[in-house]
Amino acid sequence: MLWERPIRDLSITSIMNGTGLSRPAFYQYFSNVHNLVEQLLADLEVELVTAAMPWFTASGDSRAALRESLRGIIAVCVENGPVFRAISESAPLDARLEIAWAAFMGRWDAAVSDRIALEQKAGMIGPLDGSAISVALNRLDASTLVAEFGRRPQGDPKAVLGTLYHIWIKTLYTEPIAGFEGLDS
Amino acid sequence: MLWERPIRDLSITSIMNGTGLSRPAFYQYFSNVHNLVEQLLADLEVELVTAAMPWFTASGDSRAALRESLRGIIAVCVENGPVFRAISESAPLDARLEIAWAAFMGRWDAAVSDRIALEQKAGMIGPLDGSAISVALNRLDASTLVAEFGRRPQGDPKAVLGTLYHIWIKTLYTEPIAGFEGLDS
DNA sequence: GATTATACTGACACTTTGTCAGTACTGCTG
DNA sequence: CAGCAGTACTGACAAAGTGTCAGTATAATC
Repeated sequence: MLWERPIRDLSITSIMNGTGLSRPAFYQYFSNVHNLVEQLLADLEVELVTAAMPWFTASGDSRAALRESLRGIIAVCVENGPVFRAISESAPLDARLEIAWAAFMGRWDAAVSDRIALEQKAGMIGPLDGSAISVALNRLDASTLVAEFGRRPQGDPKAVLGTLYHIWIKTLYTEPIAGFEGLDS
Repeated sequence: MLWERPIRDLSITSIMNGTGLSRPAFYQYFSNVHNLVEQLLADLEVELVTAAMPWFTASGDSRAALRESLRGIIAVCVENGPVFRAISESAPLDARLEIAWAAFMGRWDAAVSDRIALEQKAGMIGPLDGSAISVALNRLDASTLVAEFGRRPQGDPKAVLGTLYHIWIKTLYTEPIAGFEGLDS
């Protein structure tokens, strides 16, 4: 249904109209619409984490692995974009869902941050605030994926991959540039 | 009010309770809550555009100007974070507001894209898809600003500046890295 | 001081939500 | 097969919020 209509039009009434069951039957399975969305998030996270494995477990060429991970994540979103969009757009509307979303993103932040720390130790990534950069890059990914694949017409997966890869690679794997380090105020 | 409660708790009823006026009086000025938010967006855009001027009009050191623009935008969000957050979170809930938000972001995308094209012509920025990169960087900024300054406790403006500046600079102003150009599939 | 526009209100109809008592159907057990 | 759970489901209700409208104050203008 999410392919057809935005989440804002999905009342319990309209959802149950499509099922042949009565509206109260909905409450047999979910406590409200946000709770339903919360379950969708749990399912989607499994798929995304699986798709993202390459970079997190890479031992050789971690740039190629990063590209592979991004490609996988994008593929999942090409398939489930509207679900991802519905989740991210619903999150601010419900306290519980907001917490679940924050936890979901927090796990990505931690995983990316750990990976960066690991590669920094190995000398593959230079000195940078891996924790803060992780949060930013993950938010970049989330908002890009939602915007590009959350509705039809979807964006071009290859183009999105190119863009995200560019930003990730440059951010993580390039030398510090002159005049950057130590700037403040 | 947005400092205290998230947008989801802001019904017309609760808004008007704070004013001493009756609920229908609200409709004297706005057609609904989303319309109110739409007006907030218009006001905020003016402030943000002003704050962002340095980079868009820079003639000398455009990296320093970029830093200045980011600092300005962050300063505006430190002051108006919850408003910005309310707007971005409400956008998916209303067709009109969604369009207004898309137009708002679209103007940033166009401005950044133009600036990149300009600096590419001047040889300051290398070959990259300025249009796609602009969209991504702007979404990065928006989601970061909302997350960091949209509620209390707010993030540290300096840290956020450092992170965003790092990503923007590396993305736009570093040399192409080996193995990046021409990768596809 | 009369007139006209503006600001505002009480009350109504409508929509959606969550709940609950109660019905129908299922499978199990003696 | 009768009786008894346990599950799946429903109709009806109360509560909360929305948008509208006829109508009343209040202020501004001539």
